[in-house]
Amino acid sequence: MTSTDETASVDGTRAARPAGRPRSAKAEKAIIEATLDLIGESTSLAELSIEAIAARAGVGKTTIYRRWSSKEDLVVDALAVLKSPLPPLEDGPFRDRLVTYLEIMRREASDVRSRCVMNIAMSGYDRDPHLVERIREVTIRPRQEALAALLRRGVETGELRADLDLPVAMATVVGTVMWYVKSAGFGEGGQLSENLAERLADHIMAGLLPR
Amino acid sequence: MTSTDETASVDGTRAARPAGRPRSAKAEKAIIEATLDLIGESTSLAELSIEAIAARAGVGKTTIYRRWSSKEDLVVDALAVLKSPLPPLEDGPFRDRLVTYLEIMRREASDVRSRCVMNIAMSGYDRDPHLVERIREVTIRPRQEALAALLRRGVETGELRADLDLPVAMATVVGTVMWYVKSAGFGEGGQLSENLAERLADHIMAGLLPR
DNA sequence: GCGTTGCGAAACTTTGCCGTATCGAAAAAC
DNA sequence: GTTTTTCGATACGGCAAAGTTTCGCAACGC
Repeated sequence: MTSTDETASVDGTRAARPAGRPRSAKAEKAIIEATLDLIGESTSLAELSIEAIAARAGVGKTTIYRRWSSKEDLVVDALAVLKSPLPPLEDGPFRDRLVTYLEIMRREASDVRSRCVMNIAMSGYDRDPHLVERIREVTIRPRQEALAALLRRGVETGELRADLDLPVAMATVVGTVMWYVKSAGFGEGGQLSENLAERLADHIMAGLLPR
Repeated sequence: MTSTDETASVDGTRAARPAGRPRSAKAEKAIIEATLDLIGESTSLAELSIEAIAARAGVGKTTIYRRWSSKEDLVVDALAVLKSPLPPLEDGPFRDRLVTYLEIMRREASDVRSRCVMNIAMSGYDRDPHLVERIREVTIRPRQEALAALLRRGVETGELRADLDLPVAMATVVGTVMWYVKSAGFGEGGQLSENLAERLADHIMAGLLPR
């Protein structure tokens, strides 16, 4: 393959096609990818530099500045690529749906890409308020609402206890899988076994007490 | 008080007392304190600067560099000061002891000082392996073992289910309180009510299912 | 008092990044 | 083939932050 590049023109209108060499869509993609990678590796946006992105993407800084005027614009566009594959709310037993949800969380928490979101959301509440707000809107909130709906549904069907404390229950679900994945990261904590989601689901549902 | 300073000589032997003005123990303490404060406020060691430490401590940079050759050395010494007030394992009903444990975790997670540990441990698994290892040894491990002992004890007395999955159960306990405190930090998530530890304990123990 | 060492402040030096500009080559339209 | 625009690479001045050294003064043993 000699030239996989395509015209970056998004809209169908071919009318205003400017003369000259078209912008490389491949370069653009490489920039986005590099940005996401580097965000995933760093802890805050402060230590994210355009130069590093350019180097990682194998691209000149010019190519970046020609498209985005500020670092924040670039990051916003990059995060937009991380389209959240919203967990589809299916019907079925509560346990199955919880397992599905946990498995999604586990996979995302293990993925460098999706960790970008957590890094930024965690790092600076006050530092990049605009960006954090955007992340919460796009990624955190849908997942929280999906989980809340899941739990409420379980209460309605009688599969869950009626006096469920929703905020605490949500923290139990999310916190458990997050912590498990995290602690597996720094050594101890247990292997990320195949059926992890099921083990977690069983224990979260059953609690600690004997039956 | 004109001179509260004391000779920084730790060992009793006064033999090799060097000539000249002795190093100020007060300055040293101020440096350590400032270091811990700043770590608690920042998210990673990268954004921790000697200048900021010196400014916060009201101390010249020289005074810091004279004692520690690298930033990591300083951080290691600072963390050594954070003696972990190991949760005393008492007797009594499991729920009471769990509430005590959770309350300690909640208070520590809310405290700037103790947050140092989490920040560093979370931020870079691979960045400062030496430091992370030290933190795990000094702080994380004792708490994990205390919790493990707590849970095992509950199983022995029959207060907890016999087939408890220890790693998962531990993740449930720690993850829930951590996530709750964290999410309370970025807006949503619920208030840190007074009886939070009890609410968490009840739900963790009972699980989601109806009785 | 004298020599020695520590002290804080400030100046100096280094480093890293930014944002722009320039260059030769490359890729499209005409 | 010519024109136009983009490409990656490199260089530049500027800037801010952090590390290093300098300096005058303070504290201690002798």
